[in-house]
Amino acid sequence: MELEDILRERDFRLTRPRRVVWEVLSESERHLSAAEIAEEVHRRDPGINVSSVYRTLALLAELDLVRESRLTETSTWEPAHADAVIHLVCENCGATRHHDAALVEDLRAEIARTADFAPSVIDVRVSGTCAKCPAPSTPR
Amino acid sequence: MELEDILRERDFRLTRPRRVVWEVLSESERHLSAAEIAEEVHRRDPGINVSSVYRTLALLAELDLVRESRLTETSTWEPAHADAVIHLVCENCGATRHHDAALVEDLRAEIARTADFAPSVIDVRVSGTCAKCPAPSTPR
DNA sequence: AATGTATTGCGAACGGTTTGCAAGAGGGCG
DNA sequence: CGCCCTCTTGCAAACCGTTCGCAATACATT
Ligand SMILES: [Mn+2]
Ligand SMILES: [Mn+2]
Ligand SMILES: [Zn+2]
Ligand SMILES: [Zn+2]
Repeated sequence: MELEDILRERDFRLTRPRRVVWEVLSESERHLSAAEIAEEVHRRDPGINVSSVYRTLALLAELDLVRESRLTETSTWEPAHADAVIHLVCENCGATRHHDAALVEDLRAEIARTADFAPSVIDVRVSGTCAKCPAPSTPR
Repeated sequence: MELEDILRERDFRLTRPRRVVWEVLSESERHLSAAEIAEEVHRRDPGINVSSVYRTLALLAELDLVRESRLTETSTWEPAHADAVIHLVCENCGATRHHDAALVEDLRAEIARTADFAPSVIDVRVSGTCAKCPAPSTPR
């Protein structure tokens, strides 16, 4: 379903900031910070303000179109994806990769079965060292 | 090993702020925000400043004595615990619970084996609805 | 007790995000 | 097609958790 339809369905207007922010996000291969998004948005339309970027991100997250990650002190954003796609964050170079871990769904089932808790979103963040970076001197 | 020994071992001094912050953390049953820690610390010694609380938290994290969680926009802190102790955060009442999920170690092994990445810390955050709260109207 | 240095308290700065408000634009309806 | 109502925006100021610089303090060693 198109962005326009999803918005209309909930009585939101399709505006220029919303369209451009969504385009930037969906064309990107990686997580983007609000500043990076604003920068690229501004490149495509200098008239669009940072606060509209923030407001749009909040809306798109509400609509489950984008996923916000709090991997470090500043949030990053990307089009929503399944929980089984987890994040590997290199402690050395900072790169964030995706990794598909089917075990996440087993984990969900196990929680639902034994934890007296109804899980919705599961966020798995793995820090460590990526292949391109040297192993840390004091491995854990 | 005592806090004092761990500090000495690395040539850090055992100071009043460090002792009180550590006491507050280790006596608490739950995750505390820096503000909550500062409040309780201040109750025990009004002379201790917030910035010392922050500096101490950073140091204790460095020493792997405490774990910082970025579950929401503000960080929370608690004595360090194993990765297999995961966090269940209720979307309704905000309560954070611990749940022991042995599958986390399977996940670690799977990543190490297939992802070309050396995992150190694995952080699993599950949002959902706790037993005390009504199920959401639109369950996922 | 005196000394040298790590650490603190304080207040100001920082940086990402949010907010209030008047101006502007989406889109339903005539 | 153009009007009008309302939602949305741009802007600038406020916010808020956290960090920083610096002179004063207090550990720990002698
Ligand atoms: Mn992702
Ligand atoms: Mn915990
Ligand atoms: Zn790396
Ligand atoms: Zn609850």
